[in-house]
Amino acid sequence: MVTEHGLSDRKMKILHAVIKNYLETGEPVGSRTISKYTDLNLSSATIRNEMADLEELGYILQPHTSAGRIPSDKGYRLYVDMLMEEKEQELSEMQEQMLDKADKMEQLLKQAARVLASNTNYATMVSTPMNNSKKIKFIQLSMVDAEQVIAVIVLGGNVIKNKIIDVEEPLSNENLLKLNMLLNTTLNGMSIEEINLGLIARLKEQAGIHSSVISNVLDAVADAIQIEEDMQIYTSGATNIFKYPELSDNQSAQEIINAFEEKQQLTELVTQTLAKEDNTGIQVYIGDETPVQTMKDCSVVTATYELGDGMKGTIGIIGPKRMDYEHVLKSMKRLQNELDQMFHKKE
Amino acid sequence: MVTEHGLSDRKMKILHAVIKNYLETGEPVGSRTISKYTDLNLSSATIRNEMADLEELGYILQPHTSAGRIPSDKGYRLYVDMLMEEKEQELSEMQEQMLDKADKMEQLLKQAARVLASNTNYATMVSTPMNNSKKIKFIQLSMVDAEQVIAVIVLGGNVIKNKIIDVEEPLSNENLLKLNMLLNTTLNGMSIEEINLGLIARLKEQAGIHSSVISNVLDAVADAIQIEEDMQIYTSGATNIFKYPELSDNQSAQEIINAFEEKQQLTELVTQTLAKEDNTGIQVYIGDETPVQTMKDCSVVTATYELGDGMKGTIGIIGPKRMDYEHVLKSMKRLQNELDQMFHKKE
DNA sequence: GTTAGCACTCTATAATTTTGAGTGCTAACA
DNA sequence: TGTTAGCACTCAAAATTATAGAGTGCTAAC
Repeated sequence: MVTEHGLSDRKMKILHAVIKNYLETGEPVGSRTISKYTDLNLSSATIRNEMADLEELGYILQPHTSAGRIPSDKGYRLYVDMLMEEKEQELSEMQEQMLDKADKMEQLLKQAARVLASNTNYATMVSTPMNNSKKIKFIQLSMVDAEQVIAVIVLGGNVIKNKIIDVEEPLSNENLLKLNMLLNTTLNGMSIEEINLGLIARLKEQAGIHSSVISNVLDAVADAIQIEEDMQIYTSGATNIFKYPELSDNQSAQEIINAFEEKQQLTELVTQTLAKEDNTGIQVYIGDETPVQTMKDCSVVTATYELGDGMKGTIGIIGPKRMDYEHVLKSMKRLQNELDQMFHKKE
Repeated sequence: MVTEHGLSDRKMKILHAVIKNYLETGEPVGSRTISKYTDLNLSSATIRNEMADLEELGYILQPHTSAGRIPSDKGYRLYVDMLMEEKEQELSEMQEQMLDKADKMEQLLKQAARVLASNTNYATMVSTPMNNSKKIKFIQLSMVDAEQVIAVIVLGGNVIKNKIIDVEEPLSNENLLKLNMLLNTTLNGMSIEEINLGLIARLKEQAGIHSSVISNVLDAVADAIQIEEDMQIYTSGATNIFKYPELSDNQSAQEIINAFEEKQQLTELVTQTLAKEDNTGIQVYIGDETPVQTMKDCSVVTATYELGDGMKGTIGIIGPKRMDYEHVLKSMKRLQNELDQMFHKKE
């Protein structure tokens, strides 16, 4: 009996046994262990033969002669693919604990990262939702005092941007009104890409008389809109890394923790993840497959969640390659679902 | 010759030598080293006698018999007090590098933390400025669309808060105008403490007719003002902790890193620091003196910087007890100065 | 008061041995 | 032909022992 992977049923079972056992213990697993652990009723000698084959095929490997076997990246990949294929789990309700203090999205996402971390014992990250094609919903300028104007810009998904603008001379109420009209009629419903320099120039022109002040204001508005680097990333449980000796030994642990602190690389991870679209929105990167080289000794599991308006955010779990994939994937799906629902409810 | 500390001049010099040497090497320092290192021209035997005295007085201690001496917390304290007394250094200009991308305060503070970390090789944190007595400068409600109102509240120091409020029925322009008038005339110039439930009740009363909608709005406004937990803390270089074996050995390193990630404890640190007012605004906590127990094996140096309006923020450096205090204090003073100036310029 | 000299202590490092899990191979067996 | 018991061999990790050396405290002499 041979599966689509070209592995006999028995080899498959043995591979599974090796992986499962290694996930639990983190130690290389030997033939005798398998012989007892499984219900195959095979002697250790037979297992040894099979394992030799599996090694030759590249699914497992020996850290050194006369040690047991550990799964290779290829072995993990086979295992994960298998898990992913399994029919959608029934999605139980996520811990209520998340809803406790979650009145603001920020709080909610922080909480999500924290819950996930304590739930899985791995390092986690959650990014705030982003959208390349945000639309402007509302713009308003108001005088705060004689020398300052505040610009309030509401984008689709109720993302709010503010900008304080210094002006030399106060704008009259009338001018302010005109300007607001102009901005709203021109820009409302536009996506950020659509607002180019040409359009801005035209706006300035139309703004007319006070264009010196006004162009200043417009620049500021354009500036406020442009600032697209406001994707926040919340992390939790980075120190969980230390729970896995194979990661905490060398200084790669430090690099990972550092990546979590500086967040630059996580941003990269999010971007890449959002780019690769697939049906479930869940992706597993094993070892070298990762988009972030710092994590080449880890496995990274990411999931995409959606708000309305095409806003998308990312959840990520970073852990050792011997991650409890089954549990992680289940948790991911749950959280993904929860977030989806929560945000859609709010729409 | 005896100083105010009750230590002979010679003992003082030896203590200094021990500390300096230990700061550099991190190894216990022996009598022979001191004998050569200093210009005292004393034999190691004499040094030994003096060191025995210093140990009895509690300024230095032996990790184990037949090891050299290391400074005790008390020893560090003496040393640091001495440094603090020194006349203000001439404050050279801080690296321009900080100003590069610093168009927003957030960016600037992040950058500050980063610069400080790379400059000192310790872990650093910078908190956004806070003020318990923020005053309301400007309030405005506007309709975003038929069902949503946005409240914009500008506080002293140009801190801006936004809140989106769902309403069942649109507010008429007239009502909106009335409401804005009411809010501004009543609340402008008030500090947050002054706005109590009584005042809010009175406001609602005055709001009159549409009080069902309006009270909803007012609640939201009150809510937005209340949210005072928006102090952000930016950290950098947490992994520098690993550079000091005495910290990275035990799991206390993990706790520290974790504190840096979760930030809860740092908030505590900031609060405590701001509470203790002193002339220079710089404080050094050695070992157990720290307000945050997690860092009891470290030294923590904090400085307060000021915006106008009584807004204050905190800079912190966390490192091993054998921190290069001289350099750190100098850097702190510089950065403190830079931030002070930068913000005051903006006022 | 200072110093040379010396015995003693104790850690850290290196060198060595022991242990045991695990393998590969061979020969026997069903 | 596939499975298994048996055995010699390997190698990392743990335990043990030996060695080196930095540093001290004390004493006696200067």
